[in-house]
Amino acid sequence: MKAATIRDVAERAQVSVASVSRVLTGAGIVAEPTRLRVMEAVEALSYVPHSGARSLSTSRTDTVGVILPDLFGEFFSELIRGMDVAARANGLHLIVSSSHDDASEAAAAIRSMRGRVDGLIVLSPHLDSANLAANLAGRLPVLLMNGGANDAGRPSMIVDNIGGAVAAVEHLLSLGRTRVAHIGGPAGNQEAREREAGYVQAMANAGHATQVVAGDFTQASGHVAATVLMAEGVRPDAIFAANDMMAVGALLALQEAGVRCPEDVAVVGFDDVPIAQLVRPALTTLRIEIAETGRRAMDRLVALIASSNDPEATPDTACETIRPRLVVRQSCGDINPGTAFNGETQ
Amino acid sequence: MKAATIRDVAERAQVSVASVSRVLTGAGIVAEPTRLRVMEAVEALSYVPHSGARSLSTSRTDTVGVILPDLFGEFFSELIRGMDVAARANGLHLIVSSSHDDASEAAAAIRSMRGRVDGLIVLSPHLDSANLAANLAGRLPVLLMNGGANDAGRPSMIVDNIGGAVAAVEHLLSLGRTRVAHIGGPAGNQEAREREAGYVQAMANAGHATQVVAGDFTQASGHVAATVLMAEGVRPDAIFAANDMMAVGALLALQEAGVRCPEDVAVVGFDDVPIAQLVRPALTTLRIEIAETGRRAMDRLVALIASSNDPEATPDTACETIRPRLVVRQSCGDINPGTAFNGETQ
DNA sequence: GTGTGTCATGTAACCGATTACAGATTTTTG
DNA sequence: CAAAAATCTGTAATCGGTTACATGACACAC
Repeated sequence: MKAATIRDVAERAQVSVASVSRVLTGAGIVAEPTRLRVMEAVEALSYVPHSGARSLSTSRTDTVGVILPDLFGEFFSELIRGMDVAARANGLHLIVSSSHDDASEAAAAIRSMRGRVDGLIVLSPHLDSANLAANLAGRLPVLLMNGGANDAGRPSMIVDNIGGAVAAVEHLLSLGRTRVAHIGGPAGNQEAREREAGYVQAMANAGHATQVVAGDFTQASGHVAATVLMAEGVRPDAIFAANDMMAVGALLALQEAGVRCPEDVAVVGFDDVPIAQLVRPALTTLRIEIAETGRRAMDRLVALIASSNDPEATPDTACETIRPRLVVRQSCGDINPGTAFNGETQ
Repeated sequence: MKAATIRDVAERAQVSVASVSRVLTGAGIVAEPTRLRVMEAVEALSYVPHSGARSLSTSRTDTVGVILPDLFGEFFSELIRGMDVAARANGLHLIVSSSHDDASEAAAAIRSMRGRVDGLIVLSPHLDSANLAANLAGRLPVLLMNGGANDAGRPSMIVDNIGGAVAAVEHLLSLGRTRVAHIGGPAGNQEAREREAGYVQAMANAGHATQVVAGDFTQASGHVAATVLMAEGVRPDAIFAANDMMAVGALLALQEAGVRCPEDVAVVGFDDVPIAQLVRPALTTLRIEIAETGRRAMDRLVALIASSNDPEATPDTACETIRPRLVVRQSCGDINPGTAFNGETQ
């Protein structure tokens, strides 16, 4: 019992394969009675066009790929959700490939996707893979979300990490904190680098000294970093962590060390992952609308694909910026006590 | 500048397309010098076989699909991660389709995947979609993870929700709690139903009365439910929630109501999502090794696909059971105070 | 030298769709 | 009423691989 082909359908409906194809693709014109006969046959045989054959003759796959790094957590599921919604709205399927520790693995993933996708979204925190992506993908439309500034002339989306970091630090300073320390992200990570730069810039603007402890974006590293900071001679009165997970680790470390938050030390994170509003005190952070970002990225890729088929189109080389928004909760000790968990929109 | 085809490669390497194909697929024999010439040409032209054409002649796609419901949170990203690892290890690509609120949307997703995947993993909490899946997928190998018992004769994986719930309740009872209340999941959800059944069973075994408040798996509903429970005439001394998010909502509600946890009311959740070990008190829960489950599911599907091509093979109709493991933390008031966040593995 | 077996390679028929083009029918128009 | 236009349908080439089978080259035995 093999699957039905377009010829089986044509035979049953007493028409040619061309008419069946016209009915199925919606292109060309078919008389209504013919259309109905074809539909009936399709139904009866529960026929589904062979996507490989279709892609062979149309040279489209109606599929897009997403390359993700090996990161854990809700960030990526949210992002994929947003992308999936936009993809389906555009009649596209989504191939995902995650768990790419290094640039060479990511490159292999990109290579293996060639020929089976119409376009690619690449999230890569690895500095050099932007170039790799460019080389490997050939003429395939690619949207970069590697959080780097090194995407010149290539369609991309980046988060305004510097602006976000500046906003975080300035908010802390406006609350009267002066000794703001920073827990940085992993070395070589572009986003972490920018968040630190924003911190340094804002502190310098205000004429304050900086104090940085390195972390690696994990909660455990935030815990260690905060413990180190609490042991310093001059204890900071605020901590700005490069992401929420480290901020959460810091919160727990403060708690264990008997340091009150926000009274003694205020804490601010970055990303607004869902955990941020669940910890106590609830975490002040910079919100990135993750699912919405995913949706926008996909829409952008769809446009890229469309224009890549149109020689008239002016190439899209824009670098779109996502601006994180400061969400004030309890952990920064704002006068306004922050919002309780269930008062927030989800 | 179109992409190179196998004929371009053959021409450059001065061989026939058959030899190129033999080199690329590894089937058949080719002399070493020929092999090298072909490889050189492939490299030079950065040739990648057209997957559609290949799938047309081999009638394989080397792609599998995953249908997910519209659920949020870390559960699904973990699951996909596990599946992706196993898929890549087997040389397969992964098409995901999420955000299916109801059975008809899930059915549409399944239909649109037909012909472009070699197999399907369907996660569907909708009771009737098991049948839909069966009907729509035709002869496509399908692994169900719909958490229902209605998968008779069809390969599937389910969580032992009843066993888990019984373990949770019995642990609470062993600690001396007697008035254990339950916060249930959404109506119509099979897993929620089973967890409630386990709760009822364990309470009945011990000769205790039951007390159930309905929730919908969201944190907000857990908050509401716990608030309701605290207003009861006879206040429960323990709450078993059907999932972690509701348990977290309950924890916060208790806190707001000035009820001490675990002293006054112990709380146990289900799933062991990462948040569980971050809240305070850390949440006792039933751990499901999510990524590992995803990996196993994918391996199982791979086996299914292999045996579907082999008429000799005995059909796999087993229903594999995932047994959740009780993880004791602070929220249940065990004598042993539970584990601090950074003492845990992961 | 002829026959036989092995190994390496090439030729050409498929796989299942799309679609340009041609042909057949009907409708409109002069 | 004939010619032209519009509408509908069918034939067959094409996309880029895989692979059964044919072919050719060579070694060895008699």
